[in-house]
Amino acid sequence: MKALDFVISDRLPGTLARAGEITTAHGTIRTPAFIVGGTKATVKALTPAHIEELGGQAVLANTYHLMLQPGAATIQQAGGLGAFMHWSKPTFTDSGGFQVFSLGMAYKKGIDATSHSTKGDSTLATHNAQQLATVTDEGVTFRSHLDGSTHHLTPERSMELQHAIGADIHMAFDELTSPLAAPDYVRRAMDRTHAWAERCLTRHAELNTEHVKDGQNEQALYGVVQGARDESMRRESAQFLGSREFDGFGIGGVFEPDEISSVVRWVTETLPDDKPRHLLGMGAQPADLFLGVEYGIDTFDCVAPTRQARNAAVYTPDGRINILNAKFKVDFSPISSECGCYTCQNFTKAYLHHLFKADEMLGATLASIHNEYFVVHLVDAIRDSLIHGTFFELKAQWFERYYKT
RNA sequence: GCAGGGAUAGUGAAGCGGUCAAACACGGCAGACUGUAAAUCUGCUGGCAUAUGCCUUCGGGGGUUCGAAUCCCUCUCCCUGCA
Repeated sequence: MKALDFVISDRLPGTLARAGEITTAHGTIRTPAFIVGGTKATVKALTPAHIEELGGQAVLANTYHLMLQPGAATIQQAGGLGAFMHWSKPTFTDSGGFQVFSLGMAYKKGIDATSHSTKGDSTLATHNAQQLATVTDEGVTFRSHLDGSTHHLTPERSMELQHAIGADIHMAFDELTSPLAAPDYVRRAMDRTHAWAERCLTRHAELNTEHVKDGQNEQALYGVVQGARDESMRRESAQFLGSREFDGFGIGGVFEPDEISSVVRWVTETLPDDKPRHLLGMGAQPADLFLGVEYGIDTFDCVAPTRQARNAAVYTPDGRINILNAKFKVDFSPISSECGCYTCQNFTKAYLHHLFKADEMLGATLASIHNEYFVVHLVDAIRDSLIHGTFFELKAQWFERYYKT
């Protein structure tokens, strides 16, 4: 079969929103959809059975992390990512491009992926100010965060590794820039990303040819749009990549929710309409999701639901709460009485509070089940609202409640 | 009973004449986290005041000293030897 099939079934008039289906060798994803983050071939704290039960349609893993551990060859030997992690549905891999940034410039500048923490004193930056990645036109040299060993990643190498890992949908190897980067650097990184995109396409096609020869499925490749917050560069990037033979597109380098109605819109307006668009790394909050869909995003991925769950923050229709707060010690109601997840059906806030206080692993699992269910089902509800023409009512309801305080 | 040692904030534990409202750890309270170097990180944690500040603390009581958690006396309790 073709690497990927994308069909748009419904559109919301006056917007860029659409509902459809992406079909891969491992099944169909009804879009818009939230793709669950499974960086190291595991959705942290969850089993595949949990992911399935909470409604996850696909998982996104990371090439950089898997090349270091356990190594792409090991995953290939296991029969590919899905077989290795016992996930039979569709899979994505990110190219390692994000780590060019997160292990590179982000540390040098003392900022993290969320550009609002530019004080240089918070979160990642304090971890270790040492830069672990350096970029040239040829590729990127990383020092492993695990053991300090040196690794080299080029567009070609990323393609080879992603084919070995064997996800259904791959990302082109890109370089994203900080919103604070100087315009000339953004330009340079974008041009480099475009040159890399063409190299990715070439190597990807060769590898797919080999797959076909071996009687295996072809794999899909998304080009990744960059250009920071500059409209002309974003449109140029979308134009450039949109004219190439990609199966879909990732939109990278989006950090702030308010960039969705600007940056994302410039890109989706420019990209070919008939191919899927994935918003890389964004989509934890209702606003991200509603606006993303409204401006033409088909799939999202975000690590925040599981990361925040591990740190005791859980989502409710009335906003986010911290289950560790003293007020939940004897609150014997579920996180949300309206939630259908396994956690809310069976456990109370007081119990979760206790698990987190006691540092019990089950807390992370139950909170992760809830947060992933919350986001996955919200996107599913948004999809339904698109089909039934009730998108704006649903959006208004959610904004009214979730952001009321 | 005799001889030593010890009692410090919620807990453990530094400090042994002024720079001590008292290190540090844990605990407690809150916050952050968006292609996962994240089960992580940050702030606060005697009382009052937004801040330089003021007030009450280092087992109890009494002294010495300009000044005491730190020195002396005494009481209480604990621990270790010897009876």
